[in-house]
Amino acid sequence: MKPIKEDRRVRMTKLILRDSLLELMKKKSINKITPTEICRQADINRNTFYSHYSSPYDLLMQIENALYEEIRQSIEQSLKAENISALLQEICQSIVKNGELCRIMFSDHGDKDFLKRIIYIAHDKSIAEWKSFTRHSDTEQLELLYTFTANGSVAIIQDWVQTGMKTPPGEIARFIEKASNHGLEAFLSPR
Amino acid sequence: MKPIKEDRRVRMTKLILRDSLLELMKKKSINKITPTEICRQADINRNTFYSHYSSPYDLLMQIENALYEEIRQSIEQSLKAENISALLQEICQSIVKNGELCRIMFSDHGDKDFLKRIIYIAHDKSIAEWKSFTRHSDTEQLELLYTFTANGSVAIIQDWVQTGMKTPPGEIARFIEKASNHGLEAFLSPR
DNA sequence: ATTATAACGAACTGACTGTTGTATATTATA
DNA sequence: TATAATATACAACAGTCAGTTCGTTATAAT
Repeated sequence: MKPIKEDRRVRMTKLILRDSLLELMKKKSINKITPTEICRQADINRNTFYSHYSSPYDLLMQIENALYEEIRQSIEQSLKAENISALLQEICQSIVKNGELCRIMFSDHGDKDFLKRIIYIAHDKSIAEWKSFTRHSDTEQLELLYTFTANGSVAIIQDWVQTGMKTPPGEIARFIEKASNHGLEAFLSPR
Repeated sequence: MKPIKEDRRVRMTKLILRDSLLELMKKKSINKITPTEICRQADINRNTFYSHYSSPYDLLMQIENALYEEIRQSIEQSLKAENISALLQEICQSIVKNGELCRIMFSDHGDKDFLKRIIYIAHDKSIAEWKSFTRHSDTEQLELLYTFTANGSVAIIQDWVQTGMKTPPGEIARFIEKASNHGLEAFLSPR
């Protein structure tokens, strides 16, 4: 994909630009951040920015893709294990590992669809697993149910990250599973 | 609140600006739409725009607030009925009534938090109803569960609107209820 | 030490912003 | 219908930013 190794200066420049964008994203959303602003923050010539990225959004995408790839790889074994529960937990653990970055990415100024992209890694496996449970496999309805649970899960994780990831990842994963599988019912009066 | 009646010219100007913004929102998001662009579309002087709105976002907020108010009022009676199920259905029906507008507002270029705002009308009532079902009322957990179901519901409705609102509102409301109360379990093999 | 190239600095065009001042048109109403 | 109020149009302003170009300087790779 990439050339064997980038020039040391290039690596440094990209690193600074990356950090500068993330710093700015603590205060405002990507669509309010200008190239000029990033370069001011980074103390780097605007020209140099354009020689590496076409826009702030382009820079953000490269940051997101790198994080996505990292998370995807760290859950690869769980994907093979065919175990949704383990997969969910692995995702949460990966998020903890990249805590600082995730806190920015999942904040109000972050990309709201990025986390959804991660959760959707589990899509095919979930649908398949669900289908194995039932005979009347109404695919359309299961897809709709996946939309429901995926978006619910995203919201839970987002809330969890934004409030400092206090509860352990395993607990969050278990909560999501309960809510997905049994809904309100799972949280009613003691049996 | 408002003066008794606005000048006829003002009413017309605002209407045109509103329609022009919505027209543009079919193609791009609010943060990419400039005042200049709206005025070009509306064939109205930029000056005039600024005498009514401070920004495209300001205009959008006024559109949203009006829609929000309309929906809120039409479900007011359901709120009194203390019936979450009826409330959900009423929300879906209101959306159908404002179909064209909602299709824009809930699209990819729309405001992703607006629908969430509507769903959250049901927040207090839901939590209260849930609490009445259980003795061990762990409020924090119920709040988390509400986050889960609310965001799942928003996604379902969004999907429903974007795909042309083919299924009747009652059916959508019922699906959401099933998913919220029983999760996957509700859709498994026939009993 | 030499060569390649990354980063810088300055300058340019074009677009849009938010504001001001003035002229023109339309409305409300007496 | 004449008059006063005011909404809109038109024109011009300084300021910011976007991308791009070109020549210079600095730094890395070999």
